[in-house]
Amino acid sequence: MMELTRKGEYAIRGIVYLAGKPIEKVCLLSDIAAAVDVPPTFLAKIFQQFSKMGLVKSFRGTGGGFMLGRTPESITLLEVVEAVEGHINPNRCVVNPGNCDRSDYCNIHPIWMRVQEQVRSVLEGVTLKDLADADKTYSNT
Amino acid sequence: MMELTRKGEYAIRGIVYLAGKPIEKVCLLSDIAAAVDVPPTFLAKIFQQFSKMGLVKSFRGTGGGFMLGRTPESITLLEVVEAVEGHINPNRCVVNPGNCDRSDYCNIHPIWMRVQEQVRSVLEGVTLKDLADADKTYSNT
DNA sequence: CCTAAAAAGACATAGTGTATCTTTTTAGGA
DNA sequence: TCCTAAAAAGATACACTATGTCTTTTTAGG
Repeated sequence: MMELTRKGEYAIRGIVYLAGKPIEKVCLLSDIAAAVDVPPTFLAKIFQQFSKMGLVKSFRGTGGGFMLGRTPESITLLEVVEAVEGHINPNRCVVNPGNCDRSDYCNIHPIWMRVQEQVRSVLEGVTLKDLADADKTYSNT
Repeated sequence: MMELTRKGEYAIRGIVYLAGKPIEKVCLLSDIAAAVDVPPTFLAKIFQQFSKMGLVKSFRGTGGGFMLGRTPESITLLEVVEAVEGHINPNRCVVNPGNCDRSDYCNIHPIWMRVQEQVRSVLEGVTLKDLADADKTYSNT
């Protein structure tokens, strides 16, 4: 339960790579894909989603590529994950038979709400800068 | 992301139903399934898992059925969910390419650990008694 | 125009979630 | 002992989603 998909994994790898580059640096998709070991065609789809949401900026044609859409410290892990996986939502109604609409009846609903809040809160506390910095620490060696 | 499956949903419904019955009361699978609106054959599989883990006790043959394996206050939602969904585990390694083994490199690993802890902690704080009691509050009306 | 590169959409495959069916085992009652 | 009730176990079927590829189109620079 609760597993991040490959897509989410790849998404994080890809955008953290960008976050580790100098600001405004435009990177080729093929280079990113090779560096983070993700199928280029798959990463393309992911970055298209990012692009629509403004998390990255894309440039077509010769000299094109991708750069981060905002500063690394302003993008949270939560945004990245929800951009590709959709809103984090552990709850489909669970207890009384078939009536999540009548949330009066659904006594487990508030519990899933708490789970959701906790998860989102952890992910919201981490920025791309945090992750990119930690990366550098190790790649120096 | 992070969605409980039908199986998990059904599992909770089914065992909460048992928790709402008098202790030691043996219920027919077919009755439980009808009451909580779950396909009986599917619920059978779920209860077989519960039975192996001691969450419920089963009795075969005439007069057989299921009862709770322990007291409702001693069974947490976490146990129920993990019994059927497996251990809650949001992390497959994510950042540097393909090396979750070398966890030195994986700076996002601790974050998934925190997510996991938070989720488990919420679910561990809820018992079947809590859920069954809340059920009764509404079914009185 | 020619080439580089991303965008968009269709397609293919594998895996998992969801569910059913049949056969076997166990137990109680006539 | 036999018949019936009920769960256990295993095989099977189907749909959906995750994963990934391919082709065509659009955009932009030289």
